[in-house]
Parts: sequence; structure tokens; C-alpha cells
Amino acid sequence: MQRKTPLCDCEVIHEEVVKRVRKNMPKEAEFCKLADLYKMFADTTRVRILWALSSEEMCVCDIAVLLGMTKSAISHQLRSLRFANLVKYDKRGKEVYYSLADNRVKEIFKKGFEHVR
Amino acid sequence: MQRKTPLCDCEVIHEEVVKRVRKNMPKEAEFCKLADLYKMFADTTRVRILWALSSEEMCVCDIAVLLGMTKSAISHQLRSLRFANLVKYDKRGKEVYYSLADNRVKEIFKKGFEHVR
DNA sequence: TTATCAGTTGAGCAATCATTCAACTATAAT
DNA sequence: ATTATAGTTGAATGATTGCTCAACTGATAA
Repeated sequence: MQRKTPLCDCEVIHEEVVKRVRKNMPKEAEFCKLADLYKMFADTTRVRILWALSSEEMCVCDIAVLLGMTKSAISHQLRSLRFANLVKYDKRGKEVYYSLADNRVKEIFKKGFEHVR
Repeated sequence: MQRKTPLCDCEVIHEEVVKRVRKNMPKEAEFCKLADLYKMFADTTRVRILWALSSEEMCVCDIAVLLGMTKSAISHQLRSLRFANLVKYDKRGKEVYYSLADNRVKEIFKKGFEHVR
């Protein structure tokens, strides 16, 4: 994800435009965080997991059955989602129950589905 | 992005949960479209381009200068964004002016930034 | 204690992807 | 016509990523 700061290969054509846009531009770090957030929604498996958890909490096996995938694959993805603070987990006995960290996740979904349809 | 239909490696633990969730589950194609949409936001360069275009229309050179990248790199990304119907372009003389395809893009942004901050 | 099952983890692999580079098109200026 | 500039394109490359596999942890059941 790291990006070096390369030189551009052309002259400014509309200096005022560039200046104006740059003025309000969020910091690189903000864009990184934003991209990292959307990365979590940028994969069919993760998006399906998130959708499933937006209906109710589920354990890893349930999700694996639902999506027809291995526990390992699901667990790996849940790890990323946990890292991104999108899901929380709760170990009860042998099982681990996952649920959405907050309902802002649902809102992001909604916006997306609106656009897609 | 294609995904084969592999077998899961465990028994159902909560059959009712799985059934219930599966019942309202959107089709795979829907999730694919959603993931593809978010993929466009899942990269710092693209997200910065989209943000820039959400302020005003810009030509490729302007964007290249703004982001300190080559025209080629920018052009490649604009191509993806055009393919995803997120930007439109308008050739005027030697320059090509890009702008957002519609303002739903901005709304998606807003949701994202809300979450990140 | 031993066996079993839920879940995690790390290495490895194949696929995807962002950028570079060089060659190209098209428009404008001389 | 020639030259210069804006932009596009395709191949090549290095990095990232999603899944598999096998080994592991830790809790329950026998």
C-alpha cells in the first residue's frame, strides 16, 4: 500500500484548478484509511459475511456452511474484518460468535446497494 | 473474482440461523456488483481522483500534477473508473476533461469519511 | 487422560492489480 | 509538413491478496 512520491510527467495546465482543489484536499493518511475501509467491502466473500452478520450474529461454522466455504477461509477473512474494526467476536464455549461492530457498517451497505440497483 | 463452489468442512451448528439468513440473501451477482463498486474506492489513487473530481472537473494533466503521478498511471485508473461508470469524460481539443458520472459517488464518499473520522 | 470438534494461524501458491515503460493516436501550433 | 503536447494503450513487473493445506490451540465430552 505504501506509495513513493514520484514526479509527474507534465506541466500544469490549469494552475488555478489544481491550487483550488489541493487547498481542501484531505491528508494522504485520510485517503489511506478510507481506501482501507472500502477494501473490506471490495471482496465478495467479505461482503457476504458482513451482509450475513447484519441480519444476526453467527459462529464461524454457520458462516462457512452459509457460504459453502472452509472454516479456514472464513476465519482468515473474519480476521481482516476484526482488524478493520468492522466485526466483534465473542467466544462462548468452543464456538466463537461474530457480529457487526456497529451499525454504520449497515449504512455503508445501504448506500452501496442503492448505487448498484 | 470468479469463485468456485467449494464444499464447507463442517456440520451446521445452528440450522435455523443459517436457514433464516439464507432466506433473504441477495444473489451472488448482487454481491459481485457491490464488491466491484467498492473495489473502485479501495485504492488510494482512485479515491483521491474521485475526491478531486467531486470538487470540479479536471483534465488528466491536472490530476497528474495534483497527485504527483504520471499521466499514464492516472489514465489507467481513469479507465477503470470509466468502466465502472463512476466518471464521465469530455474531449475538448487536446485535453480530456473528467468529472463524476453522478453525485451518488459523493454520497458514498460521505458515508466513508463519516466512518473513518 | 484421551478424543473430538471449533476455530486460528502461517507458509505456499495462483490470481489479481497498480505502476512503469515505450510505443502509439490525435489535436494544435509553427 | 513538422513538431510538440495530451492522452491512451499493452506488455512487463513487483506487490498484494484470497484460498488451501496442514499443523496448531483450547474447550468440551468420553
